[in-house]
Amino acid sequence: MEFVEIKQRFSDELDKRKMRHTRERYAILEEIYGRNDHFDVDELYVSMERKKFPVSRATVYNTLDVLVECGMVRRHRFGSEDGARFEKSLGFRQHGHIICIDCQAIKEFCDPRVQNIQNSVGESLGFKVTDHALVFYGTCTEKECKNRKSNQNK
Amino acid sequence: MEFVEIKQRFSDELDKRKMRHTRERYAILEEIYGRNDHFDVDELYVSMERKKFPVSRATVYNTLDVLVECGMVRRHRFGSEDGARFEKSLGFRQHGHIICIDCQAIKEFCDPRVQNIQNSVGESLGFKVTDHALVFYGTCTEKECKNRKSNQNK
DNA sequence: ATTATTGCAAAACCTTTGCAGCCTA
DNA sequence: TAGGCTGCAAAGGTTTTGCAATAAT
Repeated sequence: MEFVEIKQRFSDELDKRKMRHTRERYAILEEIYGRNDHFDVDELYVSMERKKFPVSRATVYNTLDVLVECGMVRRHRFGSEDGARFEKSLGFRQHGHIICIDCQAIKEFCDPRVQNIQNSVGESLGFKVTDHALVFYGTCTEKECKNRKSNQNK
Repeated sequence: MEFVEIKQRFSDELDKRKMRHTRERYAILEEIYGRNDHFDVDELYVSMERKKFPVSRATVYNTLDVLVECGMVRRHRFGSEDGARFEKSLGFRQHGHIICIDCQAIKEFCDPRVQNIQNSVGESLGFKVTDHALVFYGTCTEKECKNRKSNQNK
């Protein structure tokens, strides 16, 4: 998906909400869609500084809210952390996450069976399900996992 | 599962860790296993006061950490909230949660297919998966859902 | 007696809020 | 020009930490 399309979509969403098209909002959108990770607020804030487009934390928070509201960014609250993490979402299929509890690596996966579970659980409990979050926690078996502390404890 | 067994298990876990058997720890354990909800730190703190066994917040946090570490309490970070929620876990099957985004009701479900997904995702990505969290978000269709605000906004 | 644990208060952290000034429309 | 948005700093909420007093071993 071209960034031009992403930008257009954001523009439309802003119009729809009668919100203003500020340089800050587009700059943050661009930074987010240039990333491929699951970042937190501070990482985004620092990136904006480095990219010579410093914005205040308040604006980072505000813009993330807008983008989440527009369905262009997803917000996550992974198990062991205090704050939230975010990722771009437009043009990407809903996916699950698998996290290494040693090195904190986050990988993604798609599995159609999740949708089946969502349908049957929703139906049997009388819910209209609109979203879901599936996260697996474990240890990656890769050599790159340097922080493997749990093998030494006991 | 009898509470005597729960208590015994906690006792064993404390011994294993060479930690002390304090009245506060057992009182908190008892309060938690007397509940059937998904409570947050403050709710637990207030309950302890009401039950005439006031403990400090620091102790609530500390004991919850111990219980989570012992596998007797599970910690959740549900989507829209800031803090964490907890529930007793000993003697209960791992289960998913479904949350009404209007009234915040939380229900539980078990679905064996989750385990299948866990196995295949773990294998294909090279992870040894030890835990998972599956949460559905939506709206409950029950009459009891009084906080249904989303129907009125726009 | 020894020392882990408690309670309290302060501090740390993430996020929200109030408001003056700026910039989009 | 009007008022939504930004930046700053202060405030709010949750969780952690330091330390003296307490209680478990």
